[in-house]
This record gives sequence, structure tokens and C-alpha cells, in this order.
Amino acid sequence: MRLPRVHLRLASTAAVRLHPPPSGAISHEVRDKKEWQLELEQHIARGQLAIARQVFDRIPSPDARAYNALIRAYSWRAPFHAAIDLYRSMLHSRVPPNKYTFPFVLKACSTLADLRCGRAVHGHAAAAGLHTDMFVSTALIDLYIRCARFGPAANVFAQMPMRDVVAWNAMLAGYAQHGMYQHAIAHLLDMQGHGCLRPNASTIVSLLPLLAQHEALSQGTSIHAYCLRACLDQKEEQVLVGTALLDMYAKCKHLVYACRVFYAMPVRNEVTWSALIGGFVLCDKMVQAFSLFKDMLAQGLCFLSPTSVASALRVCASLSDVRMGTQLHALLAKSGIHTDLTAGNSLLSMYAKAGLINETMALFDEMAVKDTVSYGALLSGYVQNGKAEEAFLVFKKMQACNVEPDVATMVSLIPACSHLAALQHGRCSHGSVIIRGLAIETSICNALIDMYAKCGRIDLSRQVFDKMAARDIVSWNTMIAGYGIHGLGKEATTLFLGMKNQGFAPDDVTFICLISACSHSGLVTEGKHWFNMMTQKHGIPPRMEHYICMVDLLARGGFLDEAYQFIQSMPLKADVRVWGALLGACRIHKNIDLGKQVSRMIQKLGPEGTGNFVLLSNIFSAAGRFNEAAEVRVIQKVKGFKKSPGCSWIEINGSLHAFVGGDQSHPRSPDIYQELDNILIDIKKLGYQADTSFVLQDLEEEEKEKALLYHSEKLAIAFGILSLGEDKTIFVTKNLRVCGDCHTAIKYMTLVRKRAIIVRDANRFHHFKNGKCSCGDFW
DNA sequence: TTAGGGTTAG
Repeated sequence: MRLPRVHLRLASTAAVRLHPPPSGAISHEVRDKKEWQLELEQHIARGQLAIARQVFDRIPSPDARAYNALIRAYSWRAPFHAAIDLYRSMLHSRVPPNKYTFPFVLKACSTLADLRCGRAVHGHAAAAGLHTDMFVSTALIDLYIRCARFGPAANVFAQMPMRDVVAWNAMLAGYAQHGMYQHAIAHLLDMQGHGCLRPNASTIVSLLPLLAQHEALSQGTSIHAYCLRACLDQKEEQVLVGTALLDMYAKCKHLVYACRVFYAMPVRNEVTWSALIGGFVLCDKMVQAFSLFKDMLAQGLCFLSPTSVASALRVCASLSDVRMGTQLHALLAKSGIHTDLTAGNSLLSMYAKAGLINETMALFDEMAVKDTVSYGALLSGYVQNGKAEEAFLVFKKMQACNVEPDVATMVSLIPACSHLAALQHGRCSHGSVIIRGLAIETSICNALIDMYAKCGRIDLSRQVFDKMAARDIVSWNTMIAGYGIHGLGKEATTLFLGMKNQGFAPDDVTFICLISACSHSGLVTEGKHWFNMMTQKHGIPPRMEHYICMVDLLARGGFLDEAYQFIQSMPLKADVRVWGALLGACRIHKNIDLGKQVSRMIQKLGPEGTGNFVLLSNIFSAAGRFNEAAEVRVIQKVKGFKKSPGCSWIEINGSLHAFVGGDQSHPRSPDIYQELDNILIDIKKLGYQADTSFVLQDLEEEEKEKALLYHSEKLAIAFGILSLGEDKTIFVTKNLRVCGDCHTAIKYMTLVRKRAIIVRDANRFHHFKNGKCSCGDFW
């Protein structure tokens, strides 16, 4: 019998004959072989593989049994290719492999995901008529599944004359590992129906992660009931089954059941603990997650694993508790697991999210092994801390180090373009995802929609949206929010109706996007309508964020008293952000009395962040009460709140130019200031009057006028006028809200310089053209 | 059996 020709390195041994086992009288040589075999197996049993190999090499002519013993030993531990090498030399020595050889060499191929070699072995087994043997077939299924070849795996399974639970489980594990939910369920039913076999612990442990992934709680509960009936929770696999059940409940966000399983388990391991801690993190129960982590440590360090530490570090990042995170870093170092890649990446993420750039970089440089996730953690940390330019540098470094960006990397990077409002960077990133074949991904498209909207190209956002293969709730919300910041409330409403027509159920975020879109467009009645519909028709209870939107809608629309009444009637106690929305509108509408009342409320609550201090101070300044304004700023300083300096920037030919108020650091500053002085003369002729109520300092009128003239957004616009051709639209981005005087002045600028100007501020877009602004002065 | 970086609003 000739073996078929194979294509790999095994090809050189193609002409191997399979002989029947030697028979005849037991000779002295046979007895010797028995002794060799005994010695060989003893060393293997003790795990002394190097000595076992020396023994093997001394055997005068090793037989299949000797080969099988060593191949089997090699197939269980690295280096796995030793098993394949030995199999190759077995063929070379013309010792015929048998049904005990093939499963183990196939296991080595499977572990190494070496499909070509595995196929060759499949050929050998078929030539020997052993490919339908139960153990050989099961090993073949494992191999094909591991290499994601479901067709060949199913063929092998179909050709088996007899199948045991292990064979059924091998196929099921394959479906489960590749997320093939329907196949897995059908296979399980078939196993019990046609196969007349009862699922065992391995079946359950394979299936549960798949149910968890699909949040199939009711099927998971049925499986739990089966486990109890089959007493699978009482045998030695109890830890595996119990942990898999617990994890399924946790992933289905059913923490009560997860805890119940956890506390009923007589024995737990490190996986059990980390699964439950991870469940609490998933459900955003950060304090409880950390408390459980501490309980685990109290039981002993033996339960500490990179996985549980990763969850604990997510808690630290989420609670912005760097001190706790640093203590965990020390604990990791002490336990010797700080070199673990998962643990290292979690630490990186914790430091990056906390904005501790030096610590992040130091750790990153220390890491001996870095992967895509390490770079992703660093990159997203920069983006989340508003350091978009640094994020681009990480991306460049990543490419220089040949680390391939994936979906998550690009989803992190694209918002960096939005933050900079750098359209050219955004377009490059769009090109980059197309080249990498990632443009089909829903999450990538969502990030692109957001990026184009924030870079002023709502038309390109819509193009991406229209071409998407599959949309999720985030896609719809992002597009509605995009229309909102462009003041296109009608379009936002139309899209919302289209969303419902296509069968998408809006969520709480949808209504935040929709109501704020109405607010930016002055659609007060519509906004109120959708707020009522949210609870009455969609059964979504309003959160604090919805109340903020409503107060913003009413107050910005000029209905200050109604907004005040609305706050009074809220079922929740209004927080600083709600009052802040009203205070902002008091400033716009110059209602000093109500402003004072609101500011007293804010003082009682204690201002959070910096916005309200600034607003309050501005209100006092606008009323000419400069001493009180200064006092607010002193309180702000004493309490340690920093005010972000107003900053505006403009992209010219792919380079960003940033300005702060009164900035003279730009190389073209003299020209910019000259241009602004000229503009002031021209716009005054058209009737512009500086609104000095926006000047915070107690200065003379003329000085106030100059202070306004050199606001950051005006400097950036003047630089744009000098740098761009007359037909080009000037696009400026500001980190804070555009000031009221600038808003008026820019309208005049479009007339005297005959330019279209777009300003994106912290709140929305302002499209200035022919002396008007798209916001209709609802700014 | 667990797990690290990710998109919307405020």
C-alpha cells in the first residue's frame, strides 16, 4: 500500500510502506524491546522527556509502541513540533503509524494550527483505513475546527460509523468557539435526539460561553436546570460547570443569580472569582466589584490572576482612583505577574485614563512585549485626555514598529480627528480604514459619522450613514446628534421618524440627541413634545441628562421662567448641571435677577467643574459688579478648580494653528493684528458696536474693545483670511463656547471680507454667511 | 470556565 503524495516537508517520505506488525516466537531481541519500553514509559510518567528521548535514541530499532509513547508525551506539552518531527522520522524509518499514533500527532498539529501538516496526516490515516476510527476522527475534527474549517470537520463527523460524547462535543466546541449560535443549538438537539446521548460537563462548559455571548438568559437557565437534574454540580467538574454558569448569568447582567451560584459553590478557583468580579464591572457596579476583589485577596493571594487584576484596574480607572491603581501596580510587582501582557495593558489603560502621561510612557517603555492592545490603550488614553496630537504620534510609532492597527485602534483614533476638527487627518484615517478593509465595521462607520459631523461636513456624515451595511442604535444616535450640532433640528426629527419606521427602538441617548437638536434649532414646542413622548409612548424614564436638555431647550429659547418652574417640578433633585443650563441662558438673555437667584442655588450645591464659576463671574461682570466677579474667581482658585483657557484653532493645508486670547506667539502675529485692526474700522462703519459686557476685567471702554478684538476665535479667523483664498470657507474650532461679542463681530466680518465662516464651539456649529448665523442667534 | 485598548448624549 502506497501513501498518497503530500505537499509539505513530509513529501520526502512519501514512499513509506505500511507493514503488518512482526509476528513469531518471542526472541531475546523482543524481550529487550520490552525492557526499553518500560524504561521509556517510566521516564515519560515522571515528566523527564529529555531523558526519555535519550532512552528512545538508544533503542536499536524502535517499534510503533515506542514512537507512540514519545509522540503522545510530546503532544501534551511544548515544543509540540517535536511530536511532528518524531512522526516524520517514524515514517522515514518505515515504521507504520497505527490508530494510537494518529490522534496524538493530530493533536500536535491542532495545537500549532498547522493545517497543511494535519491534512497530510489525514491522508496517511485514510490510506491506512483508520480515518473513521473514533479517536482519529475526533482528533481530525479538533484540528479542522481549530483552523476554522467547518466543512472538512463536518465531513469527518458525518463519516464516523460510531460517535461518542467526545466526538459530539468536539463539533459543538467548534461551533461555540466561532460564535455559531444556531449551529450549536441544532447540534445539541441532534446529539440528544439522533445521537441518543446526554450532554456531559464538557458539553455544558462549551455551550455556556456562547449563550453568555448572546445574552440568552432563558436558554442558560434551562441548562442550569439540566445541570442540577444531571447532578453535574456535584462531580469533580463542579468548579468548571459552576464557573461557566456564573459567568453566563453575569454576562446576561443577572448578578443576583450569578452571586447565588457563586455562594453555592463548595470549591472556587481564580477563574470563579474573576468571572464574578468581571460581572460587577460589566454592570457598572464598581464599588461592589472592588469590594469583592478585596474579599478575594483576603482569602489568599492564590486566587490573584491577571484577569481579576484587570477588572480591579478598570474600577480604579472608572472611579479615577489613581492611588488605588498604584497600590495594585505594587501588588502585581510583588506577586510577579506584572510581566503578564493582560496585566500590563490594564495598568497602561489605568494610568492613561488618569492622564498620568509620564507614568504611562514609563510603563509602556518597560514592557518587554507589547501588542496592538498596548498601543491601543496608550492611544485611547491620549484621546480621552484631549491630547489628540499625541494620539497621532502613538499611531505613527505603532506603524513604525509594524504593529497592525485593528478595529478598536481605529475607533479610538478617529475621534482624535474630531477633537482637532482636522478634516484632512479625518480623511486620511477614513482612507486608512478602507485600505485595511475595516470600513465595513459598524463601529468604525459610527466613529466616521461623528468625525465628519464635528469637522463640519454633515454631508459626508450622511454619505457614510447611507452606505452602511448594518446600523446599530449608536449609528442613528450619532447621525441625529450630528444634525443637532449643525442646528438642523428638522433633519434630526425626520431621521428620528425614519429610524422608528425601520423598526429601531430609540433608547435614552436617542432622546438626549433629539431634544438637544431641537434646542440648538430653537424648536421649543417640538422638543417638549418629544420629551413627553419619551415617557408616555416609549416608556423611557427621564434621567438627569434629559432634564438638563429640557432646561437648556426652554431657557435658551427665552422661556426662562418656564425653565425655572420646570426645575421646581422635577421629581429628581436638580443637580449643578441643571442649574448651570439655566444660568447659561440667564447670561445669554441678560436676566440678572434670575441669574443671581440661580447662582445662589449653585453656591448652595457647590459648583462642580469650572463652567459655573465662569458663568457666575461673567454674570456679575455683565452687571458691572466687578468686585463680586473677582470674588467668584478667587473662590474658584482657592477651591482648586482650573479654568481651561479659551483656545481656537484652524487647519491650513493639514497643519493646525492654535491661538489663545491676546496671543502673539504666532510667526504672523503682526499681520494678524493689523488685519484685525483694519477689520474693526470696516465693521464699525456698518454699525458694529463692541458689547463690552463680555469683558470680565474692570477696564476703560477702549481697553475693553481691544480685549474683545483679540479674542482667540477672532485671531484664528484673521489668520484664516490672510492664509486662504477668497473662495475658501474659513473653519475655526474653539474649545469653549463662542463669546457673544465675537458672534456679532463675525457676522459683520462675513460682509466686509465677503467670506463664509464656520465656527465650531464647545456646543454646536455656527455657519456665518452674508451677515447672518445659521444658529439664528440661539447660541 | 474568566480577561486587556473602542463609537453616540450629558
